[in-house]
Amino acid sequence: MLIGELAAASGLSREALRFYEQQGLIRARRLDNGYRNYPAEAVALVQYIRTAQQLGFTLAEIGDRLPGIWDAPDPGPALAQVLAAKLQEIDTRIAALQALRQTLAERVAADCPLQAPRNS
Amino acid sequence: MLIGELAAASGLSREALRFYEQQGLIRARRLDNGYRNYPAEAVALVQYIRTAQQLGFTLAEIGDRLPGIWDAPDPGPALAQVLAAKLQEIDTRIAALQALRQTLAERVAADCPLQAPRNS
DNA sequence: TTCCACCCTGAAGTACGCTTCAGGGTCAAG
DNA sequence: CTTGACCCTGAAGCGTACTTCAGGGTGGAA
Repeated sequence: MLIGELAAASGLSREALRFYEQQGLIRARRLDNGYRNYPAEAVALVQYIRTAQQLGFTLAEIGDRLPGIWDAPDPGPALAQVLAAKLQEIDTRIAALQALRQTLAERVAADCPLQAPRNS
Repeated sequence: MLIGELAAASGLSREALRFYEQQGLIRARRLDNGYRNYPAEAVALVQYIRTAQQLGFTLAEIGDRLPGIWDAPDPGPALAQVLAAKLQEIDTRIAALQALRQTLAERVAADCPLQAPRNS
């Protein structure tokens, strides 16, 4: 799979993919002519990266978790572990959002929304 | 209230506050010597800005909603409206996170987490 | 053999949200 | 009347996540 194909399959630009490689998030074998050659799984990996990003993780945070996946003989279990950890972080984020939601709801209900509630 | 006092009260830097003003998020009267003079409500407004930011809104998005608040004779109701709208967006965000959470959960449970599930 | 779409690299540019810097007033205390 | 904490402005710098640019190779079709 060439970079253009991966770009088409994943919805990212070729440039973004090369950038991800530069940042250590993805890797590629090279053909004899120097072209990057991706395995089919790269599509799903890139999508995972996008998902993590949407959740508010920086590329650096995402990249920290990936080497183990690449280097494992069978990436399945390692990835499952990473994703499971990510799940917990998502739950934390959801909880934080819900807390903020409630704070906001209380202010909307208050007489003067900008004034922090004095008691309660 | 001078900028340093607002900074101390809100936990932001003076520079950040001047930057917010430059971006149209906050305003200040000026004293005769040119110093910015903030009303007490500025503290809560800045905190609202921070909250909105934590929720993932850009300063531009936050700023779009603010002119109405500043210009209203009584900012209370206008602000309540803005906050109520923000509440809806938060709910959308929470829903999106929960959807992603579920996708991730399914992949963790799958045999090969990187492979998108073939059916279902 | 000449297109032309595709690939490569390194460097510079962009938007966002600030921080840092340079150069300079203000003002209460000593 | 100087010191020092505070204020001002405009411009440049920084990290993140890319995009754009400049200059150049690759390889199949006409």
